[in-house]
Amino acid sequence: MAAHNRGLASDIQERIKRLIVDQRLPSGAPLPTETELMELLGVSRNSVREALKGLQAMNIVEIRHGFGTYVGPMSMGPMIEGLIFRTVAGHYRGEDSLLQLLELREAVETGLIARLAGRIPQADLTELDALVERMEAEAAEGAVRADTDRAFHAALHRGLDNLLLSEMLEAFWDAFHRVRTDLVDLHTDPKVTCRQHREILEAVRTGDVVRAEAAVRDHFGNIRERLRSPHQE
Amino acid sequence: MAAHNRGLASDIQERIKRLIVDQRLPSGAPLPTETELMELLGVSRNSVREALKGLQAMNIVEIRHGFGTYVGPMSMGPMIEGLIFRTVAGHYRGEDSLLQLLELREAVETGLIARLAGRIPQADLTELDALVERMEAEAAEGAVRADTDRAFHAALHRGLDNLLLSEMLEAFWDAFHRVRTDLVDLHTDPKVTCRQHREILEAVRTGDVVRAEAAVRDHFGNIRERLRSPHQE
DNA sequence: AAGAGTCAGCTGCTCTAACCAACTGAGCTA
DNA sequence: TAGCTCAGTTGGTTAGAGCAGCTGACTCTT
Repeated sequence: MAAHNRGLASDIQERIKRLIVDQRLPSGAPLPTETELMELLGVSRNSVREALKGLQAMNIVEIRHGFGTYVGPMSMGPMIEGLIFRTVAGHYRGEDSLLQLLELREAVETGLIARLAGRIPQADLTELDALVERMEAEAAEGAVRADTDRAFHAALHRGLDNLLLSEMLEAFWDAFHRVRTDLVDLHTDPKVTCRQHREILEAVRTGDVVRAEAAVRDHFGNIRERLRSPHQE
Repeated sequence: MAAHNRGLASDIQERIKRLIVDQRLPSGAPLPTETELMELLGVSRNSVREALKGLQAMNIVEIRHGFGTYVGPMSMGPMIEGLIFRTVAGHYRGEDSLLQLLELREAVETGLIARLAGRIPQADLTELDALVERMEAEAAEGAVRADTDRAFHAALHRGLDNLLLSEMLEAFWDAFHRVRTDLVDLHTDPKVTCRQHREILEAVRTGDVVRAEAAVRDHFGNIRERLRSPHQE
C-alpha cells in the first residue's frame, strides 16, 4: 500500500491500477464509469476525474467522451511527449539535450545490432532492401523522407520480437525527429545517409557483427558531428 | 497550435507547456497559482486542476500543497511508474514483459560499454573498486544488496556526462528491480554476480573494448537464463 | 419489410461556489 | 532573542448543476 501521504488523487490512481492488474484487464477493456468509480471508491466525482486525468497522461486509461473509460494501450506515447518537452526546454536553456537524445538512440541501436546480425528473417531483409532503394530514389530527387528513415529503423528491429524495445526505439526516433525539425536544421547529405543505411543492411545480411557495429556507429557519428557544430542561435 | 479537438484539458496543458518553454523557465521556477491560471486562460479552476494533474503525472509541473505550483524536474520518474505498470500487467497476462525489459537494459548497457572502456575518470574507477569490494563482502554474508548493484551501474555510466542516458538507465534498473522483487525470485548466485561485475570493471579499466562487451553480455546473459526458465506460477 | 431520421439515455466535460488542509511569514509573547 | 500564534495564501476536496458527444432503439417513410 503506497501513496498514503501523497494526496487523494494518487491514492485513487493506485486503486484503479490495482483494479486493472487484479482483474487481469487487457487493453481496451471497459472500466467503471465515473459515477460508479465515485461510489466504489467513496470519493467525489471531481477527484475521480483528476485521478483519471493523471492515468490518461500515462496511457494507462483511455477516455472516450460520451462513451466510456477503458484500459489504455500503455504505449510509449506519453514518454515521447515527455522526452520532446524535456529536450525542447533543455535546448532553449542552452543544454545539449538533443545530442543527449541522439546518444541514447545510438547506444540502444549499437547494442542491438550484434544480436541482429545474421538473424534477420528473409522477409524483413527484402523489406529493408526495398526501403534502401526508396531512400536512394528520394535522395536523387533531393532529400530522404523522414518516413523512410523511420521505416528502415523500425523494420531493422522487428526481428527482435521484443515489443517494448521496438516501441522504445520508435519513441526515441519520434522525439528526436520532432525536436530536430522544430529546432535545428542538420543539413545531412542524403547520399551519405543512403550509403550508410545500405552498409548497415549489408553488414547484418552477411552476419558480420564487427562490420555492423561499425556501420551503426558511423551512421550516428555522422549525425552527431552535424549536431555538434552549427546549432546555437 | 495543436490539441483543438482533444478537449479543454489538453488545450490548457499545451498552453502551460508553452508558457514554460517561451519564458525559459528552469526546473523549480514558480508557475502562476491556480487562481491566476484560471483567469489567465479563461477557464474554471476545475479544468486548470485537471490539466495540472496531467502535467504532474509527467513531472512537467510539481504541485506543493499550500505552497504553490512549480516547473517540475522533468525526470524519468513517471516513465518508471509507467514501465512498472506495463510490465506487471503484461506479466500477469502471461507475456514475457520482464524479459523484454531486461533485454532493453542489456541493449543500452552493451551499446555504451565500448564508449566507456578506457575513458572512465580515476575517481569513478576508485568508487567502482569500492563498490565491488562491498559487493563481495555482502556476497560472503549471503546476498548482494540491491543498492550496491544499482550504485555500481550508476557509477559506471557517470563518466558519459549524459544526464538523459543516466536517468534512463536508472529508470530501467528501478523498473526491473521493482517488478523482479514483486513478481519473481531469480536465485542468482551472489558470487557469480560479483565475479561478473569485477570482470566488467577490469575490462573497462584496461580499455579492452571486446572484453568489456563480452563481460556485459555475460552479466545480462546470466540473469536472462535465470529468467527464462522458472518463473511461471 | 427495409431504410433513414429522430430522440431518449447513457457517457464524459465544464462550470460555479463553498469549505477543508497545508504551508509561510509577520507579529506577538515570554 | 527565541519561540509561539495566527492570519493569509496556496492547493485539496466536495457538491450540484448544466453542457456535449455517442449509441441504440424507436418511429416514420418508402
